[in-house]
Amino acid sequence: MGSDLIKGHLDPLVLAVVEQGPLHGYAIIEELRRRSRGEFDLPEGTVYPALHRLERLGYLASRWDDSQGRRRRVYELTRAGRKALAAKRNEWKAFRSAVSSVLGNAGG
Amino acid sequence: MGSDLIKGHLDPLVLAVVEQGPLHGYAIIEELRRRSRGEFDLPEGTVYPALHRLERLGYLASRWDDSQGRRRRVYELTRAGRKALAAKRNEWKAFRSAVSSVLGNAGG
DNA sequence: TCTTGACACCTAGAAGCTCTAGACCTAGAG
DNA sequence: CTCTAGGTCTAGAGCTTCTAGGTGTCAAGA
Repeated sequence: MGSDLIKGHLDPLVLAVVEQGPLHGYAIIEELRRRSRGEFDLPEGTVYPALHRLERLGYLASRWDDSQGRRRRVYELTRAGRKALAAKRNEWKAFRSAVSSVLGNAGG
Repeated sequence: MGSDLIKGHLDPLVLAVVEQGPLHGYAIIEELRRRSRGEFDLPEGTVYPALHRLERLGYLASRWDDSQGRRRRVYELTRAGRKALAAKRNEWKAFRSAVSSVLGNAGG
């Protein structure tokens, strides 16, 4: 709720979640919800296309994992993805600082 | 640069700039650029439609001002706009906190 | 005088992302 | 057998921002 604010910010979030280690799409959604304490409760129709896009961009690499009996596509951060994540973290800092400046409330 | 991150966040920014007192569109763009130290350098084609939308929503009220020889439309925050701004500031705080949690870097 | 640049407003359509609303499949519990 | 949870996928809608123009005033300089 309250978050279609996420537009344009999804990529770094996904990349950051996958940073710790390989994860499949469904688990990425759960991890996003967990880490954000419920703020980001994203529909699959949002995340799966984003994962495909991120892979097309070369930031993620995927492979099928059938070891659990269930068909899962597991995503992993590439070197380029790691670089992109670092860049996006900086962009986020700049953005956050700029918004806070305009909104006032001293760093709020 | 680096900021189409702004998607979904423009409304509170505009509202906050007009909060101090009535301003016309062009001045709003300059003020946004100034307060964000250059981060938000928005094209007129972004801001004018946003102003119209915000007025349609009842958050801004406008009047023509011809006193300077130049034709200007001056915008002012309505009571509803003030309420909306307060709500959006809270949403921003929640969003910012959630992103920071997911991105890690302890509040970065 | 004519041109240039800043000021000031406007809009149609393109582009891009997220969401809705489905579809499909497996495994385990009741 | 049925239901729920896990797991993936996509077409198209919806919304916002940006592109790329158009219109017009005013002041300064060639």
